[in-house]
Amino acid sequence: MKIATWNVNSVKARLEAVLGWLKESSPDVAGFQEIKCIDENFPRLEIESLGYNVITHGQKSYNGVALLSKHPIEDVTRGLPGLEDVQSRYIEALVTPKDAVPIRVVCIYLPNGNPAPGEKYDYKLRWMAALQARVETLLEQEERLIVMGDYNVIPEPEDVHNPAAWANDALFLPATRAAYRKFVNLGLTDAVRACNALPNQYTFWDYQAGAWQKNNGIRIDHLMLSPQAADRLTEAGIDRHVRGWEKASDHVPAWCRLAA
DNA sequence: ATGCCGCCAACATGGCGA
Repeated sequence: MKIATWNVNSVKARLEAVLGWLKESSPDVAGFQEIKCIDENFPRLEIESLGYNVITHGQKSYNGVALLSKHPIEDVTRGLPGLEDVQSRYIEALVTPKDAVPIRVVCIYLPNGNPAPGEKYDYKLRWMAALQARVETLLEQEERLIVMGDYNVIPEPEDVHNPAAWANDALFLPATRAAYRKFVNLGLTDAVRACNALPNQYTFWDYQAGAWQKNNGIRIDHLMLSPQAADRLTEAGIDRHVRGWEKASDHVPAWCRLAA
């Protein structure tokens, strides 16, 4: 089973790239972030015609997440349990392939948090604490579980082209990295890192200042696996080439493959 | 210091968020 995550930065502005990537990559399950539309405006028919079931947790103008699955979707949760949140950043569901073990899929768009310090950074840390609590609860089920999305967290210096330039950024501050380490230490496996030990494997390049041309990127989109899912991990990667497409998102898809 | 891009309200461009 192939599972992917992609911050599309407006599904309406990105529709051609989204459909092209789905045809090319053909994931069984995909999580999108920053769809930037209400549920009614999501291009459901176009995506369903490619063989996907679709659930969304949308919002006007900003944020918004969606899950696509070629297999049946059940047990949907919209919004991060335990957090009063007016922003649409969390969707969770159980995906049950025919004749295979179900996997619980969580798709997140974790707050950016800039400028830090400040209210937005406080919100980021509150959101991370609530995610920690939610995933602790889910791990008690001992299911195959994947928590994927735009974490807006640079885990390690090797995940950023110029660490010094990001030292005071909400994505790389010590408190951000500490909260993320605490999360990983629940027993989660970073699928891309587990399959590829090379440094500087980025998922985001800013639109500004020729960041893509200079490979001035960061790795902030992650697929995190429970032990039961990590035991099935066979392959993972980043669809870097998508950043070079016409009207590209500033993020590219990351994915992993789990054996049945 | 700034560079880009997409959203909105509302007609031109500025504010917001990233």
